[in-house]
Amino acid sequence: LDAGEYHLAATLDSGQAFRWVRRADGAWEGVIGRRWVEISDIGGGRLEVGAQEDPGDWGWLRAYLGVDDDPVAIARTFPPDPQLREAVSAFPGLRVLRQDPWECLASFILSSTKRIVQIRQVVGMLCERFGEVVDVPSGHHPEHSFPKAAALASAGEDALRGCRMGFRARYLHATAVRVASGALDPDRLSRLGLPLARAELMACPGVGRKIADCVLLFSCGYPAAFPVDVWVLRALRELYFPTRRPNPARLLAFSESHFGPYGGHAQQHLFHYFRTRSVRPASVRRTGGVASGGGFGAA
DNA sequence: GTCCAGGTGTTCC
DNA sequence: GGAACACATGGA
Repeated sequence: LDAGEYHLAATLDSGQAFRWVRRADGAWEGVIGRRWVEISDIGGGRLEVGAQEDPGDWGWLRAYLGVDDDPVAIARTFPPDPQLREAVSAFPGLRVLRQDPWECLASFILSSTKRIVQIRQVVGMLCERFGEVVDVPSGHHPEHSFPKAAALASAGEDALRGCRMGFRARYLHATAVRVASGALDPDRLSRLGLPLARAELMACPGVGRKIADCVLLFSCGYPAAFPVDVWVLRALRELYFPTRRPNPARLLAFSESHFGPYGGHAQQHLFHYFRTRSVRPASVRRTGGVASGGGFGAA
């Protein structure tokens, strides 16, 4: 695929999707819908892709990867803040994926107060136990599709809890029932408009503003949706309010007005930049109550 | 042992 | 209205 500037690793490993695995040779393997897929960055703005099932014209994969977005044009819509510029230039070509809305919703219900590596484990177990077998090339370990809502609804809450998701089992099961019964149609959210789609999502148990915005951004095509999690909260405080201490509600209001029509893309850059920067020599925590840097990037 | 994780719902003032 | 707390689980 001709992809232009595309940072494959940052895109697939920035907490948007939870089923991609990097092979020793640098290629990424995953499952999209019922298809096993492999993707490699071969340089020159090109991605080498392979699938087990008949891929047709690859339009489904182009859409998933967002290769037809123009990251340079999108970045031009961002406010000209030096802090944001630095985050963007740290991972040029970081894209926002367009995932299946049900898979995205279910995955992020499992995400609350969990580390990304643990979310991957729980999602993997969920697919293994309740998904359908997917055809893979010979020699590869078996793969499964993401379970349908009906499968999780009929499995029951206790069976879901067996996938080590703890208190989130009740939320996931209740939401699966909503979707399986037709009370919520995740595929329809992209046509409702942002406020209505967000309200529909937040009517699900265990889905608040943050998880709703993740689903809206990563699967429903609303590039202005701006999920504020603990990392983005830190980023906003330290980059934009180093001396004051605005509460989360105030920061949410700021995020809605400051970052523009592609705010969600800016958010993903801030999230990935701060999360990867924090992997540094430890013992920086608990530096005191003053919010002037907190250790991040103090030159 | 203690703290924290791509939060949310409930309870209390 | 907003702050405080409970909720499972596992790794640092």
